[in-house]
Amino acid sequence: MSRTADKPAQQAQLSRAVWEVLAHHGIERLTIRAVAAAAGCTTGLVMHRFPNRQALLRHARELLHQRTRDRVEGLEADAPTPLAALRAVLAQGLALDDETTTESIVWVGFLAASVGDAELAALHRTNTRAWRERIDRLVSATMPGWPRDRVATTTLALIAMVEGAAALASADPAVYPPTAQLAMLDAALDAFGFTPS
Amino acid sequence: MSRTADKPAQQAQLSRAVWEVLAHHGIERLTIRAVAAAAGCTTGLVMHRFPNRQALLRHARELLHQRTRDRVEGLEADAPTPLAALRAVLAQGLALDDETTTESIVWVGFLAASVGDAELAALHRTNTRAWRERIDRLVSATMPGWPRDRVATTTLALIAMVEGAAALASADPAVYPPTAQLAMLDAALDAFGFTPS
DNA sequence: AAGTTACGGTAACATGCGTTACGGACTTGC
DNA sequence: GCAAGTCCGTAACGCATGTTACCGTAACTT
Repeated sequence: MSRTADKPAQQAQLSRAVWEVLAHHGIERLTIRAVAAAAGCTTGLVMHRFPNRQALLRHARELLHQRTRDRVEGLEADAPTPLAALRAVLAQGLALDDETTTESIVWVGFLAASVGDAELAALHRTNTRAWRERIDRLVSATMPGWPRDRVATTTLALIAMVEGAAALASADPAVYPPTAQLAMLDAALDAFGFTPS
Repeated sequence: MSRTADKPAQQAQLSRAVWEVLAHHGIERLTIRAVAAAAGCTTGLVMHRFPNRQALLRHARELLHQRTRDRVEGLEADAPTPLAALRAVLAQGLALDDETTTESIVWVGFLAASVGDAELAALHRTNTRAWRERIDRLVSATMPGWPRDRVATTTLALIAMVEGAAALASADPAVYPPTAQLAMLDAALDAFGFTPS
């Protein structure tokens, strides 16, 4: 790592390292030293940028949220119709390529780490609720006539399905290839009454 | 713990302790000492029953699988129709009470621990595939006329939804109460064409 | 160009980990 | 009722961890 300070870039680099360790070696090996090695620096820099390990985890968790949020907002802006936006946003939550598979693994890792860590748990709830509200809004926009509780129930079904499929696929890619995940998503959208216009 | 040896019971007790630690304190604190404390014994007993920590985890993982399998087989045997069996079996996979919520948390914990632990990963795949085959069989029995790929896609959608809903609910019970989870399950079954007879 | 500041690498610390070795206590077979 | 064997608690070991203190050095200021 260069000697010239570039704090935001370094923090991002460290967060990406956290995340890489999490994805490739699991939570058990998510140590300051492993993160430093993955970032190509020493523990000194890590502890210089973050007061402690928990702060590093918190930052990485927020980076994960921000990454998916940025991607999702791009997809939503580019979609021609609310239904296309809904499908695109849901599809990016699946484990369809290396990037999204890694994100799913990391997401599960943070979810597991939230148990017994109140701060990570709170962060998880905040981010997940934001995600739910986004889907809720898109379902509402696609189906303006639906009553409130039908929207809510459908939203829960869709996000649960996507999250579950991503988790299952990231742990067993052979059984849940991208085509199967997309077929499942389209079958569900169709079943719930989202007819492609 | 009694001095009189009862190896299987002790192993089960230790496995339940693993699981309790996992559910209440998270993976990070899943240590031999914490397990011994939760089981009310010392590390000596733990290491006497299991050669090492990995064997303990493996056994706890299998216990989780066995528990859900036993419960599910009871539900399936008692169900009057294939559809009732399908619904009951899927519903027990949700996080509806303390028992199933704990199981969901533990399941997520093991899933996260599978990253970087080939043996746990293999165990996860085996157990998850057995679960998928069970749902596949029930969907097939309920809808005998469906083509093979429709059964497969619907099965994937249902198990992903249940697993995802359980994970979301166990991490944020206030947003996903049991009624919401069951409403989602019924809405999905209905949407996919499983009309209650 | 020299002084000053802040960056970050090095090394040490205490702690808690998995694991091992040992020894006392309880059960068992005669 | 005693010797043998099994069970399991105790305590130690080596190691890896999070964290801290320290110090060389690069970059900025004047």
